[in-house]
Amino acid sequence: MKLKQNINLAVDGIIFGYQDHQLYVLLIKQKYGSQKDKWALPGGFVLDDEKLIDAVKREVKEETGVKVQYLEQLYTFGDDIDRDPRFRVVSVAYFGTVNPKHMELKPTTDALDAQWFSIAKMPKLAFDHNKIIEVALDRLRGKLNYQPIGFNLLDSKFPFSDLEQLYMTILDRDIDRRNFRKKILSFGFLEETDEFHKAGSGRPGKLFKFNSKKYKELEQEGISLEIKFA
Amino acid sequence: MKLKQNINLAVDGIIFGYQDHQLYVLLIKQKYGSQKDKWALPGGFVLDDEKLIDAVKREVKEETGVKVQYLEQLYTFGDDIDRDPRFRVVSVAYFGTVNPKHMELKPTTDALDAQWFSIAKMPKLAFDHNKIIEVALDRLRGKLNYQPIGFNLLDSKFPFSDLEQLYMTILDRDIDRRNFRKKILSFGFLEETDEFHKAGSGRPGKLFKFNSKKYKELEQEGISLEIKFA
DNA sequence: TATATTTGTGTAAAATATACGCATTTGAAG
DNA sequence: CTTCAAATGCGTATATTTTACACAAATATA
Repeated sequence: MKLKQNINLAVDGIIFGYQDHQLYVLLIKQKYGSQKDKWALPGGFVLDDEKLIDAVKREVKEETGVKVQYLEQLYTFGDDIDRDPRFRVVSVAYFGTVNPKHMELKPTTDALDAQWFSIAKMPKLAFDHNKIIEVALDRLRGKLNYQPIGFNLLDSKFPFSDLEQLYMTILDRDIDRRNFRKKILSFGFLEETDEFHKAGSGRPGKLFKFNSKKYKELEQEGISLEIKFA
Repeated sequence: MKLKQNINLAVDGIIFGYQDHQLYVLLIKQKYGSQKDKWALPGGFVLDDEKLIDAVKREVKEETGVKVQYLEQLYTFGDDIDRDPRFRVVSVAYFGTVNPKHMELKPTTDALDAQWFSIAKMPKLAFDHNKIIEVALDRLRGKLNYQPIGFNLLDSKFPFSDLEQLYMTILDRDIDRRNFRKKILSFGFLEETDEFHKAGSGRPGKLFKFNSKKYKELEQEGISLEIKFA
């Protein structure tokens, strides 16, 4: 079989962070090419002996200094055949999360132009990256309803009000505080701590933490973790 | 930026069919290479100017003669770096369905060794293809619960008992016939016909058909199509 | 001390899921 | 033709889950 493909394989990372009731995504400024100076998703070409997910970790780290906590494959975009005149680029997109403690951008030589952008105020990005972010957002919203992915976006200890706010922000709708709490607690994968949240005013809320061991047990047992709320 | 990647891009198709209360997947016998004579998923390398999904359609057609009705991207497998000694292969897997009318294998020159294998009796396949089929099955089972994908595996007109059986076969559990019927009908995307199913014995069942226009409307309105049953 | 604010718990009503009874329509057996 | 078994179609009672919302408790501030 003859084969001389002119296709290059890349990865892109759609990395979400959450702070001050806002969902953010990590972007870098393009340094070369036709889309120079436009903002784009971090990413780059895969090395020959490197797993796809490792390529994403490496590129994100190199370009922004951020170490990603959670990462999963999102979709492979490969139909924009004429994006680069030199060769066709097929890109495997990964979507991931970073908790608030690790959102800091460490400026290495290669990371001068990295920034967190609020989803609410997204600029026009290079290539089809706006579209890719929409796909990632859909996935994030979907996952929120049946997997405990929201906890990855919060500090390890958090009050219920923060979790509530996170769900409301990302899903863009109202949630009844009391029913939400009951439902989440009923799953049994949250653990009380003896610490309290120091709010500006009002009764301080107990801090909870996610017990991933317990969650894995529940998952094994095949228990439905579907989250619905008014 | 220098770049001389030694990676080739392929696609694989996990094509499901359903007949006689059994779920089938389409396989071909490997003709070359280290895995010669083993059964494998249909697929092959992507042409430079061809969309990924078109590559799947083409390969499946070439290798088996089957025209796929429904196709969606499943996952990109690229971490088995040493699978081929000549170069690394990264493969984008698509999962699809064929209805019973189109399951016939047309023997073209290239399609002598294609066959439908029952999921219940799957042989050991080439590469990691057994694993890929498991991923596809998980997706199929998942989709069955919130999307009307089952209809793609049946004739356009079908009795309720067939739909029931399909769900029971794929999900591998019992379903209450009466509650299932009520639930599915309540969505409103099924249309009665005036034809009847000629069963061996017992009261003949009315044939229904899937109204995809109606379904799209419901989808637009954002109505939940979650299917649960006892 | 009074008031606003946020948290924590409970409870009743509404909606949905589950279990299952039974009449209806057919083919086949007697 | 009658009877029986098998599959379909429709209905209803019960259990479970979701939704709406009342109210007490704990804290900051005026």
